[in-house]
Amino acid sequence: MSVRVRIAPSPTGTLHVGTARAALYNWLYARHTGGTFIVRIDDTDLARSTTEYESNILDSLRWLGLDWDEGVGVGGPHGEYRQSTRLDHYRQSAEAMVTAGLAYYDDRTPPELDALRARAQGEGRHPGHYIRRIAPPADSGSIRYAVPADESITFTDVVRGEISFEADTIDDFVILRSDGTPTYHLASTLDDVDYGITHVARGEDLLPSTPKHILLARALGSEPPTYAHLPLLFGADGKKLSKRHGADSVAEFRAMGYLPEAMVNYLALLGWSPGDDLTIFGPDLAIERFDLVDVQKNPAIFDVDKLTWLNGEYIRAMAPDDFAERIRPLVEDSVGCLDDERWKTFEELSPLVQERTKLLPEAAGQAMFLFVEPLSYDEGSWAKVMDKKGVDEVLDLAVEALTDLDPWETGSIESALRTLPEQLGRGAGKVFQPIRVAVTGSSVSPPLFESLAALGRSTSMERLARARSRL
RNA sequence: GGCCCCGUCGUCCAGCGGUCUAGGACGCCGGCCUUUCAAGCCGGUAACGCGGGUUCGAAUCCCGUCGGGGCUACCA
Repeated sequence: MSVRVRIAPSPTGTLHVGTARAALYNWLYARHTGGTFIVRIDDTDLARSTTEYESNILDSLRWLGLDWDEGVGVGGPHGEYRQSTRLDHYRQSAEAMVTAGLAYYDDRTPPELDALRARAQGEGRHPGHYIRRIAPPADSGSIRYAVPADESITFTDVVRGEISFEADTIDDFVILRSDGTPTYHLASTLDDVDYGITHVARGEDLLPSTPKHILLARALGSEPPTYAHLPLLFGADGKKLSKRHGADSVAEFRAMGYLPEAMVNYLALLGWSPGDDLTIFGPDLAIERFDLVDVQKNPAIFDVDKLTWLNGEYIRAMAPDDFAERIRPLVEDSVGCLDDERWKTFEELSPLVQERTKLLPEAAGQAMFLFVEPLSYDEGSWAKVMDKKGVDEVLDLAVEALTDLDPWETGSIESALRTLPEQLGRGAGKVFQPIRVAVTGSSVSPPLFESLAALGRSTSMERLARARSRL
C-alpha cells in the first residue's frame, strides 16, 4: 500500500515552526517513499478560523518548498480538503454511531460547563476537573463517544515504540458539539479514514489523544493508521515554543530575512540527522535518507543562533547576482527610488557585503551608505587613544591624500592612504577607523578602500569634509 | 492529583553491548589573518541525571529513583 500522509493545520494562527517541522517530516517521508503528501485545513473551530490565517499557512508552506500532491487548491478526489465543507458528513457519522450504540447524546449545556470550569479554575484546578464527574443527562445536545470499559488500547508508535493506555482512564469524549460541528477527534479521524491516510506523523502533544482516535477509527470500520509522534519544540526556557520566546512562526522568520533553504535545513536537523556528521544539506539528500523511525524521541530547543549561522552559510553560498537581486528591494524600500546607475555602485561592493551578512536586512544596512548621507556616526572605537584633535588630523590628511588622486579606484586609494599610519605614528586600525565612520557613518562596513571607490570621488570628499565638524 | 512521554556537552545531532580516554555542529574562550565587522584557519571549554541489576564487558539492555515535559475542554 502506498504511503499517504498529511499535514492538517488549523487556521487559527500563523504557521508555527513546530507545525512546519511536522509538515517537513511528512513531506520528506512522502517523497522518500514515493507516497502522497496532503494538506488539509482543519477548520472545525469556526469561531477562531480565518481565511487570512489559512493563506498565511499555505504561503509559508509554499515558501518552504513543501509542495503538496492533494489538498487545498490542488484538487484530488476529496473536494476542498477543508473540514468546514464536510460538516454534514461528520454529523451524520456521529449520529450513526449513536444508532449503533457506540455514542450517546449528552445535554449538559455550555453555561453549566462554564460554571464548572470557573469553579475549577477558582480552586486552582484544571478546567476539566469537575466536568467528567457529572453523570451525563439524557436529552439532545452534544454527542459523546462511549469509551468501552476494561480495555487496553495498545499501538506501536514509529518513533516511540509500543504504547498502551487503559480505557478506564479515558473519559467519554465529545465528538459532536451541541452546535452540530464536530470536534477535532471526530473530524480528524474520519478524514484520515476517508482520505486513506496510512501514517499520521504529528506533535507529541496529541499522544494522549491517540487512543481516542484509534477507538474512533475502529468504530468507523477502519484499521487505524500508523502513528509517529514527533517531539515537541521548546523555547530556551524548556517550555513549548510560543510567542513569548520571540518569533515562533515561519512568516516571522521570513520577514526577518531568513532564507527558506536555511529554515528547511535547520528544521530537518531538529529531531533528525542524515548521518555522517552532515550539518548542511539540501532537500534532495534529506529525501534520500529520511525515515520516521530515525526521528529523535526527546524534545528539541529551538536555537535561533544556530539557525542564523546556517542562514549565513546559505547566503554566502548564493550566486552573487542572486544575492544582489535579493538585496535590491530591501534597499529600495528604505531609500525610495533607485535608478540603475546608482545600483551599479552597489553591485561592485555586493560580493564584499555578501561575505559578511547572516540576515538579508543586515546587508541592506551595510549598503545604505552608498545611497544616503550618514544621519549619525558610530561611537568611535578610537576614542580611548585619540582625541578630537587627532581625528581631525586624520581626516585632514586623508582629504589631502585623496584630493588630486587619479585614477579613483581601489588600488590607488589604498596606496594613497597607506602612508597615513606611518605619518601619524599610529596603528593602521586606529587611523582607518575614523575615515570609515566619516564616510559610512558606521564602524561596520565593507572594506574601506573598496567602499571609497564605489562611493565615488565627489561624494567621498564631501563626506570627509562634512564629518570634520561632526565627528 | 491522574494518565502518558522523555533524559549524551549550555544547545542541536552521532552513538544501537566491546573500536568511547564518547564524535560532529552552533555557542562560548583563546590564537592566526587583518583597515572595522564578518568570513576563513588553528586550538580550547564542555555531556552519558542518580542508584541498583543483567553481562567477561553498558552511554548502549532491565528495574527503580530523581528531574523535565505533554495531556487531562463542546481548542486543535
